[in-house]
Amino acid sequence: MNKHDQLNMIKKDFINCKKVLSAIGDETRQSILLVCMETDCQTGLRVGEITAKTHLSRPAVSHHLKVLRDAGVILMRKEGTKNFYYINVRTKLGLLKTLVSNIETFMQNYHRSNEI
Amino acid sequence: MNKHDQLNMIKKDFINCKKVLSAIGDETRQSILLVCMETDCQTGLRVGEITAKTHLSRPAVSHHLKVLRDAGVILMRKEGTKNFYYINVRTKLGLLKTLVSNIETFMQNYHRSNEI
DNA sequence: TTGAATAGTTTAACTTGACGAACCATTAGT
DNA sequence: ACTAATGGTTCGTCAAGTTAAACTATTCAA
Repeated sequence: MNKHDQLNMIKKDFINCKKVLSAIGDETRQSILLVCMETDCQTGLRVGEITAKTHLSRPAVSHHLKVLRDAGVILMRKEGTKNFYYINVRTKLGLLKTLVSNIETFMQNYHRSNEI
Repeated sequence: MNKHDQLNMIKKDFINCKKVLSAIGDETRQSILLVCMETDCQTGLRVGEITAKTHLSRPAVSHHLKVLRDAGVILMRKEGTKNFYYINVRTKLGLLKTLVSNIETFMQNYHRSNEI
């Protein structure tokens, strides 16, 4: 693959990652994710439970969950009126690794000079 | 390493990555990075050159370069009044891979159930 | 079918970040 | 010292994101 193609791939990676980057770049959403991980939430956590474990209001939690869901970082399961949120194991976070790897490869190929 | 330690590591990863995430999550800064990569900028690019290759004003470029620099994504070299910016090969981007890997490991250990 | 529980949506205030104009600081050359 | 070139900084403005209050929608149980 030539330089031009590599650059185009990185451009596409950036587009793919944009939502994930801004989703998990936010401190509030990071704490929501940590709450999900801390809890034995194989069954998922409800909005109310997350609200109780943070300093946030329910609408705020709802908003951030939507952002995380749009980014593919978490998934939701409905049960009656209850919505259970849980981390998506086959997560879009993997895209970040792809992006970084592609940048690293590009730099090794074309910008070795500043690898002092 | 136990669950608690793993979670603490991920918390630290989040803190380490915060700047990088918001730095490269921004579309404008992504395009600045791409300009740096497109150009054979082993010697680095000057602010004026980046301004010319984008739709941005010089102060805007200067601002974004500062953000990228604070995040450790790019480096600067001064030569007289000229400042040359170039991508940091030993970049902090690697931190992102660490973060994602640690999350993936954690999920595999403690949340296998939703790995359908 | 009514009431309670759960959670999403809308609205408006607030906060944060991005932008460009104007200004200031530093260096090189004369 | 003076001038030109380069680029960082400050400031006011505008746009985008975040928040909580109030409201709406859905489901379950009696």
